[in-house]
Amino acid sequence: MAATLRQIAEHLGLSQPTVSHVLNNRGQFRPETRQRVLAAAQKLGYVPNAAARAMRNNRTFQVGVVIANDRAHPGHAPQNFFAITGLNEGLQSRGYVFSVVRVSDVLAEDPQQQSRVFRERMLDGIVVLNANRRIVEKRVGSLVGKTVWADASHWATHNCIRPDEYAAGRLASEALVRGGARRLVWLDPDIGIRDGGLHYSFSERRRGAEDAAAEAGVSLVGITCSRRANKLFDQSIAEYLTPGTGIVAYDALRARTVALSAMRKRLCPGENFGLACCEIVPEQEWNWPELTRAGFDRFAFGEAVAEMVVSLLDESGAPQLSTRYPCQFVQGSTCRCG
Amino acid sequence: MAATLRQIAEHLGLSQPTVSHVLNNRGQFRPETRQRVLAAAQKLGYVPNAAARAMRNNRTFQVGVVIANDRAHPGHAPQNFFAITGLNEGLQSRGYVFSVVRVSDVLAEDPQQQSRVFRERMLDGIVVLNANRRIVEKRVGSLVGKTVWADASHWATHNCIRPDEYAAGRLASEALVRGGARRLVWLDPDIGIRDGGLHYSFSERRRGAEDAAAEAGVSLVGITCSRRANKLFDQSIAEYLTPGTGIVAYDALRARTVALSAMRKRLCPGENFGLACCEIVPEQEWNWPELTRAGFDRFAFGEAVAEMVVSLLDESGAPQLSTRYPCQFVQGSTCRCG
DNA sequence: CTGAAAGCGCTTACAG
DNA sequence: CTGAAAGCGCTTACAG
Repeated sequence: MAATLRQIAEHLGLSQPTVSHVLNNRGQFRPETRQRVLAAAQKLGYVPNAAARAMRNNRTFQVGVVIANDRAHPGHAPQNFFAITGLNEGLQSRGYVFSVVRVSDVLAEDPQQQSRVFRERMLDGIVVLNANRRIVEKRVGSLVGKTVWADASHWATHNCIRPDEYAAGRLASEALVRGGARRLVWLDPDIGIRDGGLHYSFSERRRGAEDAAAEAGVSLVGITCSRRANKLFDQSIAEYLTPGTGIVAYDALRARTVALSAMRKRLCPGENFGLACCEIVPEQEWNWPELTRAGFDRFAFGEAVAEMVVSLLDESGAPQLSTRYPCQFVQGSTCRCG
Repeated sequence: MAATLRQIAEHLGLSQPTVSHVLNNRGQFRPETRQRVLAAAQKLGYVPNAAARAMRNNRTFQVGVVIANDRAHPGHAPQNFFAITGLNEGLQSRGYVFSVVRVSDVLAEDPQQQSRVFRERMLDGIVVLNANRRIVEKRVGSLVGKTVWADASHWATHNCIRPDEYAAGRLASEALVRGGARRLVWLDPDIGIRDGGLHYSFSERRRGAEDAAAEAGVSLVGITCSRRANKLFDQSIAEYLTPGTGIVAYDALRARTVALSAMRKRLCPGENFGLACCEIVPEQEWNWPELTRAGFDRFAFGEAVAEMVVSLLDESGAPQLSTRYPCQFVQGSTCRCG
C-alpha cells in the first residue's frame, strides 16, 4: 500500500538514491528532476518507513517515560498526566515520539513480563518521572543508556531536573503566617507506597514548612492524611479547623480532602481557618481560584524535561547539568486564618 | 554495544539463522546447540533490535493514542489519563507499545507540524480517545489504516467502543429522585470546545437525566457550569442549593465545583440539597465516598479498548463489532435531597 | 539438525 | 547532476 523509494524511482526511471536525496533535501538536482520526484511522492502517497530509517540511522527518535501507574496503582498521581502532555509537546516538536512504560515493567524479573521497550532495543533514551524507589534507579540504568530523572528522588550532578519543592512548602506556609496563623498544621501524605522510600517532595515541602514556622515562631504539628481519607481523618482534622490555625496541605488532593471535611462541618477555609496547598494544578484556577497555593506548572515542567532529554540525545550526547525548576505562588485568600 | 545475531553466531561458529531460530524457539536443535546459543546470548547481553524486526515483519507492534491535550488545552480531560494507563496495561501485556499523539498533530495541515507518527509510517493502528470533533475522524482515517474509536463521538457498526453514558445520567438522576428530589437541575458543561460539536456524553447523560425526570414527574432545568467557574456560577447555583432540589453534575469536575460553592455558603450536599455525579474517578473513593455517582471504570475501560485494538490488529484484521461498555453505580448519600 | 541466500526500506559513501 | 553498491539486523523459505 505505502509506496517505497524504490517504487517511486522505478515509476520515474530514476535511481533510489536520487529519490532519497531529493526528498531529504540533500545534494543538488536539476529543478525538473526535483519537481518530478516531489510530484510522484505526493501522488503515490509516499511516507517513509520509520523502522527502515531507525535501522539505518541507528536512532529510533523514541524515548520512554517511566511512571508508576499500573494495575496495582491505577489512580496514582494523576497530576503526572500534565507533565506527560508537556513532555509530549516538547518532544514531538523536535521529532521525537514517546512511549509510556510502567515501573512494574522496569522491576519485572521475568523478561516476558517486561514491556517490549526493554525486551527489545527500541528507545534512544528514557525519562523517569516522579519515581521514589531506589530499585527503579538501579534497574533503569542497566536497561537503557541515556536516562533523565525528572521530579524523581534520584538526584545527581547530571541528567536530573527537579522542581523546587522546598520553596513550595515554604511559600505556602509563609502565606499562612502572613494570614495570621498562630499555629501551623502539616498534612502528612501517608501514601502507603513506602517500599523504597517516600518521594523526595515529601521531606522538601515539609522542610520548607518547618523553616517558615520556625522563623515566624509559630508551632507546627504534623497529622497524617492517607490518600484514602476515611472518617478517622474527618475526626482528626476537626480540632484544627479553627481560627488561628493554618493548614499546609502536601498536595492538591489533600487540599480537596480538607475542603470536603470542612464542607461537612459547614466551615470554610479563609474564614474559619487557614489553608494553603503545596501543589498547583489547572483545576484550581477553574473552580477554586481563592486557594492559596505554591507549586510548579507541570505542563511547562514537562516541556523543560523534553528539552533536557533532547539535548542529552543530541549529537554530543554529553551529560546535562542537573537543574532545579522554579516554583510559582498564587496568593489567593484561603490563607486568611480567621 | 548491543550484540547482534551475527556476532553471536560468529562467536559460536554457527550461522545467523540458527541463532535466530533458537532464540525465537523455532525448529529443532541439538540440546547442546540450544544451550550454547542461549548462554552466549545471555553473556553478550543480546537484545533484539526492534527496528530490524519491524522492518522484516512489516509490523511495529506500536499503536498511537490520539488525545486532545496540547499547548492550547494543557489541563483538558485529565481523567483520560486513567483510560490511558489501562490501555497501557492491556497493550503491554500483549507485546504492544503505544505513543501519545495530540489532536493538533492530526489536524496540522503542514506536515512539518505533525507528529512523526504521521510523517513516518510507524504505527500498526491508532486509538482515538474521547474525541468529539468530526474533522478528527476524517483526518485520522486517511493517515492510519486501522483505527479504534474509544469514548469518541464517532459511532459506527465496527471498531467503536463506548461507555453507556445514557445509563450514567439516568442512574445518577434516579438516585436523586429516590432521595426525595422534587426538581432536578442539570449541570450543563459549557466546555467551550464547540468547534465541531460537543462530546456525545453531553447529550447522552443529559438524555438519561431527562428521561428519569420525566418518568418521575419532576421538573428538570439546565444551568451552565463552565469549566472555569467564576463568581457568576456561585451566584447562579445559589438558588438551587435548597432542600428538595437534586443537582445532576455532568462530571466529577462539576461535582467538585458544586461542593466548593456549597462550602462557601456553609451548605452540604446530602443534607441541604441533593447531588449526584455522572462520572466515577478514583479520587472520589478516597476522599468523597458519600458522593452518589454513576459512571465507568476508566482504567478497566482502557483495558477493554486494548483488547479491541489487539483483535483488530491480529492476523485476520477483521473489523471488530462495536461494543458498549457498562456503567457502575455507587449509591452514596449525597442523593438525599434534605 | 544446520547453513547459504534473499530481502524488508532506507541512507551514505563513492564512482562516474 | 545521477547511479550502482553496500549494509543496517533481522526472519523466512529453501537446500542439504
